[in-house]
Amino acid sequence: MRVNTDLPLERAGEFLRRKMSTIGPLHDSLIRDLRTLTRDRVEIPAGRMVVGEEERCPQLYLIDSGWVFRSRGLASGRRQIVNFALPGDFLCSDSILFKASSFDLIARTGVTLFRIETPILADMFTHHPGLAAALAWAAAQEESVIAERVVSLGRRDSLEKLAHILCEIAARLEAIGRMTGDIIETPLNQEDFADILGISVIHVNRTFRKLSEDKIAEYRKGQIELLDRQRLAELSAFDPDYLHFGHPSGG
Amino acid sequence: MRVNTDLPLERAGEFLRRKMSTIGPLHDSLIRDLRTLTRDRVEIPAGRMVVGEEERCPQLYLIDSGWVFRSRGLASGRRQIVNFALPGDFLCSDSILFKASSFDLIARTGVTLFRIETPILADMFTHHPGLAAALAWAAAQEESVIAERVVSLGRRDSLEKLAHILCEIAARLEAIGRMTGDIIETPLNQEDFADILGISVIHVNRTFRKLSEDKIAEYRKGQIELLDRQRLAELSAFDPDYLHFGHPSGG
DNA sequence: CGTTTAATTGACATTATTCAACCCGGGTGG
DNA sequence: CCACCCGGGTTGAATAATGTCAATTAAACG
Repeated sequence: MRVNTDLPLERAGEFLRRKMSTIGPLHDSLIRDLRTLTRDRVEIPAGRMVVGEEERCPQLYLIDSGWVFRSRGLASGRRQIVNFALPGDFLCSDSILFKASSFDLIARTGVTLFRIETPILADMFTHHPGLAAALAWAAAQEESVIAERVVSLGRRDSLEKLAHILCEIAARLEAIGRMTGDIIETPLNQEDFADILGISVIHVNRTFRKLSEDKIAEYRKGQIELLDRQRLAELSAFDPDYLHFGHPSGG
Repeated sequence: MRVNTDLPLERAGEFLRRKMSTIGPLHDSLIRDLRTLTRDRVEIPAGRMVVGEEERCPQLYLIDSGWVFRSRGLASGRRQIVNFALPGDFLCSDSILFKASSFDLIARTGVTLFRIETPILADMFTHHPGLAAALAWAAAQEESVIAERVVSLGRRDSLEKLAHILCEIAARLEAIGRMTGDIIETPLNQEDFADILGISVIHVNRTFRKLSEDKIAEYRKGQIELLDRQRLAELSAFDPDYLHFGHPSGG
């Protein structure tokens, strides 16, 4: 994949900037803050937890590459994925406020993270306004995304759920320049979709088949082709407002 | 209801303090900030939107009394309540970052709000650290609550869902000193529960009946009596960690 | 009283789950 | 090269959960 900046840190910063075009002028400050506060780069193999079980989530992370799930495993063996984080998303931003999270962070792919020194809350806004703004923006956006997930889980049927999440994934990948045409490249298998949408694997399969029969989308291992984005959006009444991206076309 | 402080503003501040016992020492600063920045007190009748349709959500609010829903109405007539806000909760805290929200705020009861002058983000942390911390805490906590809602909607059956939300409501009311014994006083009717839990009204009714048959909880108009909180928590594997309250017993 | 709103109940339809089987491609070891 | 296995994926049938429709009751209110 082509990247127009050399340093990985600037690439991640660029992801942030593209998403947060509403915030705008803080971009330079953000890059500077990241440069100042980034400690090191961590590699985490696929399948591992980002922060261990009882290890208190101590650090702030910025994803450089890979997909990370925030999920909860229930006693009955069921699992629900609350959300997933992509390059340019923060992890553990609530570690500044809470000692521990009640959810698991799991690397779905191999993942590289920037570990960021977390300044005292007060210092953050005075000395690192760019980072502070980015964190606030990201937290608010994540909240909005989860709220939309609640709507999907509560009041959309399986076809609408699937169509909606495909639209969301496409929009989020586009926001970080990772959509090539109408192909979603993703590590999500059908079981992951099941645990995101709150339905069974079998039903995910059937629902993908319906999308395929109607020539709307085609599931393949490792990628999903969107054949008719118009109808995909209509099907789920997808309205990207909740993502709070600027106008990505505007650059 | 008996309140141990005279000024309404201090009562709302007290709600915040009780919840945010983890933050601790910022209490005095918070009250001072509220005193400085609170403009006026707004009354909103039951059923009305807190901020009108296209009116840009301009202000930060702190709930003094009443219940507020954050919800989304779908074209098909379905409705999903994403979360509900109680006295001591903020409204529109994301208005500092985003122009508009993609969700509706609706007063379920008559509601009184403190309208709070929103300082510039940067000023917030330097001049109003108490408010800043409270806002950050509240935003992170709300996010956690919604994440738990995702788990409920995705992977719990109707009985577990209902049991879980009853535990949550009880815990949240307790945190602001509004639980008297084992009685939940609430404006939620069965349709509201349906729209919170993502199931049909009829099924809410059936599920309440089951709780009643098993002598676990009793639904009555305007209040719900919890007969067996132990079993209610077991039924839904309720773990209050996600609420991030301190130890409420500790005062 | 009559009217309204919410709660309740039963019969039935739909949706989704579970279970069980089978397929298919990519390793791996013989 | 083949036999085998394994993780997904695919399919069908039986079952359970939940939704829809329609009608009834109960309480709340002027």
